[in-house]
Amino acid sequence: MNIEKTLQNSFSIWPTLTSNEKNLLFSACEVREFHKGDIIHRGHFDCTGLIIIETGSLRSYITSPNGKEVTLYHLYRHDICLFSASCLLKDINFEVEIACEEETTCLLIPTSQYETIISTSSTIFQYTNTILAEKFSNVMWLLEQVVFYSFDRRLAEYLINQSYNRDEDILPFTHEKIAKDLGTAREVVSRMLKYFESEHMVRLERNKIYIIDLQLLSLVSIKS
Amino acid sequence: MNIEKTLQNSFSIWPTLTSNEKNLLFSACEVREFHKGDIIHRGHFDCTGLIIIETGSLRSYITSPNGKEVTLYHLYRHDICLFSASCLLKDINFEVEIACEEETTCLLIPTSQYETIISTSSTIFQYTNTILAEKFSNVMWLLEQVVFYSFDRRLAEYLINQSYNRDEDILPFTHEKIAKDLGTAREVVSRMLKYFESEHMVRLERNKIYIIDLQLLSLVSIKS
DNA sequence: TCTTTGTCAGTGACAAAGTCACACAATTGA
DNA sequence: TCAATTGTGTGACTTTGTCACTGACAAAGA
Repeated sequence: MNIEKTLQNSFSIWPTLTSNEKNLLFSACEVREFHKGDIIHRGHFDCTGLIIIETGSLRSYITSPNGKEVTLYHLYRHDICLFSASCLLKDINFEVEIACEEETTCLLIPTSQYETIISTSSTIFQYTNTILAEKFSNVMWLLEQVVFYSFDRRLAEYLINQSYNRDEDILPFTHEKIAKDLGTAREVVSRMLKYFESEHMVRLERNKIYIIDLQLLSLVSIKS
Repeated sequence: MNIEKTLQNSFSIWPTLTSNEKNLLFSACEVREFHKGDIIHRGHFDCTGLIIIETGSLRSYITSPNGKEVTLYHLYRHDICLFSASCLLKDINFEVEIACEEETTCLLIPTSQYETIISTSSTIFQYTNTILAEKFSNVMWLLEQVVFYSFDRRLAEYLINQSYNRDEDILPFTHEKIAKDLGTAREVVSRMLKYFESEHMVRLERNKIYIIDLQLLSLVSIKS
């Protein structure tokens, strides 16, 4: 892996940084591997540091006392995971968890080092706030989805987006995974998928969803 | 109104500011009055500036295409309303509306002036990010409430909090107002309040809710 | 004072979504 | 090969949201 290249792709402000700032970031990086199912961060219990994804994906989510989950957002190649260093954000008083969804390679800037970096570089400190604002925007989008739109619409939109992101019309998902992403129960997902299948929008197999009629799905995803 | 005193109460960093920074803020302030029902801010349409509340209260909320509303948070005495200057926050890509709930007196720092202030004072810029992080926390709390907890619990908690904030066991609320705060339909609120009344937790009158049994309500508000 | 108008609350029927308790099929792996 | 695990399907039921309508009350004007 080319560390500098990864940093360059992840920090959109990279070109504006001084060589000193670039060096600070560069020399603080360690390469890390995570495995599917690893819990990387759990509320205030951990504070590993800033994670920059090279390959693979992470999932940021919240958990209820009863074990129900809702995905806040996914992190993919070149995304920066801020909440894995949430102890640095002292004005944030909520807890998110971060889990590894598939084999993931990333750069890690340990908390203590990132702390000194942001205290010396106001540019990087500002960029950190930019990332935070982006995550805020993600959560607002989720909130709107949850409180304003019906489930068929949300599920259709989810399938379309996932299919688009992966450039694939076969999604290797279990109903359980989708339920956790959308914050509902597995049965509810199964039921709606069955309905979509009866309308010939998708075809279902164990661990697989074939997107058959994207146009019909789109209609569902924008219905009022 | 003593402008400096209000600034002091609203900016927790006030003691750490230089006299120059204090002056910048002080001289940028204008006093403004808002009236019940005024819409102060509507997504990207307005960008009046930073609002610092002296008396009264504002409500920050989002609206669906069908007109459904959910309150994000309320702003009371000495709170700072950031989203009324949302155009300064370029990484925020969602829209909130802000309405005046009762006669409100406040200080206004117009957008253009606040922009120059944060570009000259990194302390005040940082403080702005602190406020943003607090609002993020508020929204996360709301999201958890909406996706994890049942409506009876949410309503009970709402009544308790409102009663506590106002130090009053009579809430002068319509069911419609509560519905908008909690993001549900008026009938749903009416039904649940009727149920609460049948259990002798509250007594209902037009425009009024009497909290009768706080202990029973508390039980509902913490039930799993 | 009475009447009009708008606001507020109550109700029943129904639809959508979440919960619970299962059954059963496919896959894994000892 | 045969448990054990994982993934899915289903029906009954509860909770929440929606719709259509009713009547009660209050403020303002005739």
